[in-house]
Amino acid sequence: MARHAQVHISTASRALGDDAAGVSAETVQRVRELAAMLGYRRDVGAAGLRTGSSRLIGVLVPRLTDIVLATIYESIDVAAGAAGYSTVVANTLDDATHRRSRLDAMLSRRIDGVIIGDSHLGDTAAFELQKLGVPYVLVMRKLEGHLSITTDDHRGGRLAAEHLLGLGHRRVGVIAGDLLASTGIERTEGFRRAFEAAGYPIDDRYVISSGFDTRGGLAAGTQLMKLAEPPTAIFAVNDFIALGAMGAIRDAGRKLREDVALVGYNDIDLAATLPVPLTSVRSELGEMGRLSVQALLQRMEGSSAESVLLPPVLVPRATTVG
Amino acid sequence: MARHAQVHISTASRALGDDAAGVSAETVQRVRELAAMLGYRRDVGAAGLRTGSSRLIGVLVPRLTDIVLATIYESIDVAAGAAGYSTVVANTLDDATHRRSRLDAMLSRRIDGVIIGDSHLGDTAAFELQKLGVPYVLVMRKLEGHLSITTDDHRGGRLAAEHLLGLGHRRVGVIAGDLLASTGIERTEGFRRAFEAAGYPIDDRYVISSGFDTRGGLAAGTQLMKLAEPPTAIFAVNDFIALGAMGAIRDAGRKLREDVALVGYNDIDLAATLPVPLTSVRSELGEMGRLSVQALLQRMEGSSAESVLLPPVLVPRATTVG
DNA sequence: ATCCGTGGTGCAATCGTTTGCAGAAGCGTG
DNA sequence: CACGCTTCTGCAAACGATTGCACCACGGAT
Repeated sequence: MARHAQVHISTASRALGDDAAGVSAETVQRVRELAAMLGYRRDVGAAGLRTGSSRLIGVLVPRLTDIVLATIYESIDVAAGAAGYSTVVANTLDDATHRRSRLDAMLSRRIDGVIIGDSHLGDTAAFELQKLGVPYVLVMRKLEGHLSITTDDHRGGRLAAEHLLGLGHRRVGVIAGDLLASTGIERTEGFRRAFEAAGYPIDDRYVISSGFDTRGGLAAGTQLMKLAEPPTAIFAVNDFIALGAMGAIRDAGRKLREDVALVGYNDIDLAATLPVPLTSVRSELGEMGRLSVQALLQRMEGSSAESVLLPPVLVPRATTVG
Repeated sequence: MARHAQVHISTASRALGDDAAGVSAETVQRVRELAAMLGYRRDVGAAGLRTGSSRLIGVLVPRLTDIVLATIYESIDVAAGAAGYSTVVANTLDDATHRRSRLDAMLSRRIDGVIIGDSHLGDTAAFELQKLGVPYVLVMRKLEGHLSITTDDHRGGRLAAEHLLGLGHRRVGVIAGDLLASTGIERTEGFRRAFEAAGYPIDDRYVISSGFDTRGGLAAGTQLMKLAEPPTAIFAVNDFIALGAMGAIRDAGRKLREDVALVGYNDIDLAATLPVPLTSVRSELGEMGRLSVQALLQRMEGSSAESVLLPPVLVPRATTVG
């Protein structure tokens, strides 16, 4: 403890405070120099015990190996850091048991707020936090009645549909992702509605649910290619699924774009550098993370915040256009 | 505090302990039931204040958006969780300033141990922890004189070289990644040595350093393709770099494998499902994470641990063989 | 009947901070 | 010179847990 060094007692605490109110400038300097000298670090945990705030924000994600979530988490961490908070992240694998135990662990650390990135239909995390009075925000996936920062997925699906319709595609397939995640649901819904409105409703056999990773895309894509009349275009609700679908198209001996066009979602960095660059619906992942922190901070200080829908943009590339 | 509920005082602490020694079975049950009823959670922070252990392991990585690191972190988190520890992860962006501040923040939380995944030549984190007496382990990248769990990168580079030599390639390029990371250095070194030994030393103009991401691979690949006599094969020290190189090869109007063969490193999931599946040197990322936790735990309990070199394996795919 | 051992419980100190309150200077003013 | 005011500093009580030690009652042995 730096104090015992040779300075006075707990006046040091004040001297090290951000404002250092009620302490002479001279003392402040002396204390700070000594602290630096001795390599003193105030114990955030102990301080939190007294103040009641851990200055810790918990982040729940399905998996960090999903680049999309990793990107969002990165921006959350940066934004939280700028506001003086640290973050803890937990993989829940879209599984109720994991979610429970990870959330429990966070609450045991007296987390100040939670950002939920893995919201799932019928999942109770948001409700539980609401009941406990712990501030929280949903990001990426939404849930009726809870504050959320997401992209306008319905509209994103529609953009993809309009793009393909414009290129003349009439028999199309959708790889829809997890049936209980709002992202998959809304993107699919927006896409189907647009085709319906244009007079080309999509048969249910052409809409296949899947995991959100490459593996899931490969499996679902293979299924689509095995249909008696395979689609001339596929909409994958995220880029990794699209990557898997690419594999399926190749395995089926078809050529990308010429035989089967492909649209992904999120526009991750590597979409543009692939051997055949991927057409994708771009969402501002970093912005989403930043806004979610901002909303959470507002909630934490008692003021209210509004849900946000970020507008998506379609980026046409070689998997759909020459 | 659950204790005031109607039970006795701090005997509750003992009753809630893992062993519950020195408490009657009856009391234990009563306390536990009541705790569950009241939704009581022991405050890990407060407990840590007393016990001196935060049961927290810090993990330093360059970036989580690098799937390789995200995969390692996931397995670290699982292994740590199994041993009763939580983890905190921090992006350091391979930048000294970030490293300092993130490590500081961790030390302020009285971290029990650190896993360093972003070791960099001339970086001081490992030395500092050593001086402070905080247990630590390096993972993925090594540093002379410090405990580390890595793959045998030198050998991995040699495997890639032997594969290409066997296919008849004589004029090859290397995209070497960061010059200060042991991974890039050793993989490149192993590769060059093997070509040298075979009688085809690689000219320095054919070895280009880069960032570890797709963007870096694209830039370096473009540079290689602009050489008067472009290489007939490229070794990229990781898969993302290879992905970028694919883009560069395409942009140069060359065909993958036929004109330019390509070998990546790490064999991430999507390497196999790409439109043109990528030949890659496989490393056991999950195993690496697990072993690093094991080694760290050993260090934390005072016993010593040995550095590990995991053996890599080359997985041939369409970017090199028909 | 006394004594000892033992299992169960309570007391109180402690971990490193923060913070309301009181006390001690220093200084200007009436 | 005394008084009040303003600064600055120290005291001590929290925050929520853990844990060595003392204490109690009870049963069995002598």
